Amino acid sequence: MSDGNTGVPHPDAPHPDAHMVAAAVGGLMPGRVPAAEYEACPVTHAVRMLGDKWTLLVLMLLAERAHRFNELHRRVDGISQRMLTRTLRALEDDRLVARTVFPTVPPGVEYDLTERGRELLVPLSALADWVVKDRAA
Amino acid sequence: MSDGNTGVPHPDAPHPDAHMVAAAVGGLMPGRVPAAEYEACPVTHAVRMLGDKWTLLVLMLLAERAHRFNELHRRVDGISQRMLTRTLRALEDDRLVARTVFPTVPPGVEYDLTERGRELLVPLSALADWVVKDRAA
DNA sequence: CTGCATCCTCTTAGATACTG
DNA sequence: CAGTATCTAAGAGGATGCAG
Repeated sequence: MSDGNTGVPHPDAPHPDAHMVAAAVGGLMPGRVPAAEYEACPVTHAVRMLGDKWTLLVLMLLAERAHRFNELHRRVDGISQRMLTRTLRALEDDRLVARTVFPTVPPGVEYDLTERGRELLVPLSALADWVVKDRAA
Repeated sequence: MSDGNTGVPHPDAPHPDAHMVAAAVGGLMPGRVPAAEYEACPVTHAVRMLGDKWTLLVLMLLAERAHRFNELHRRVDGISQRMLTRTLRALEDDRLVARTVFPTVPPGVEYDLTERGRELLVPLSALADWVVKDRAA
């Protein structure tokens, strides 16, 4: 049942899994897809996260190197302190970003990608490759 | 400069590109990232699309097979006609979904993934794999 | 059956001011 | 420096009615 893959199927090698989005594709969900399951699906959560206003950009800047809070605030044009905080907290909650506090005066806080965060860059890269492929149409 | 890759970097092989998100990571954007460029970036657009409320689910159902409008409306629990229409139109605009009208009475409309839409399933699958990896933590 | 137009609500995000 | 609190504005999404 669990060979490591899941979620969305490869075009020519789809297969079942515990997650709802996958189930629909694997043919396990012939009828209606319960809203609760779709909302609870971790893949759904992941794309929602990436899709909100600032997450991708913050992720990209952190992929470059670790940043201080105000450093990010300066580089992300147009973001408010409130939204930067919220975005970073959400990334922390998903263990994509690690927060390190330096007990100096004034206090310094550094944000950096976790190992999991860096691993995300791989599928994200694949997605970006798809995006630019055949831009011509 | 252009080896086919772009956008988001592989952890150990990042490189520059024309797109803003990529540029930031490739080290080409040392300072502030212009909001306009981030908003215009096709990768940004793609993740926003996938991240909205119904797109992923509709995509997954269409990956299974082509659907009629009302067929989708029945299978996607909780979606309104308005949002199903909007979601499908957006997918059409991005050439991920093709719309075919059968001039019968009453009229029938079939939605199916385009080739580009099917190709999207590959990076999406990679993302799903990442999601379920080390759920334990 | 498929879908657009209208209205209305609720969530999200920006502005501003203030604190350890 | 690195946030939190509050208020407001904008937009996404839902309900309903009508039309080709």
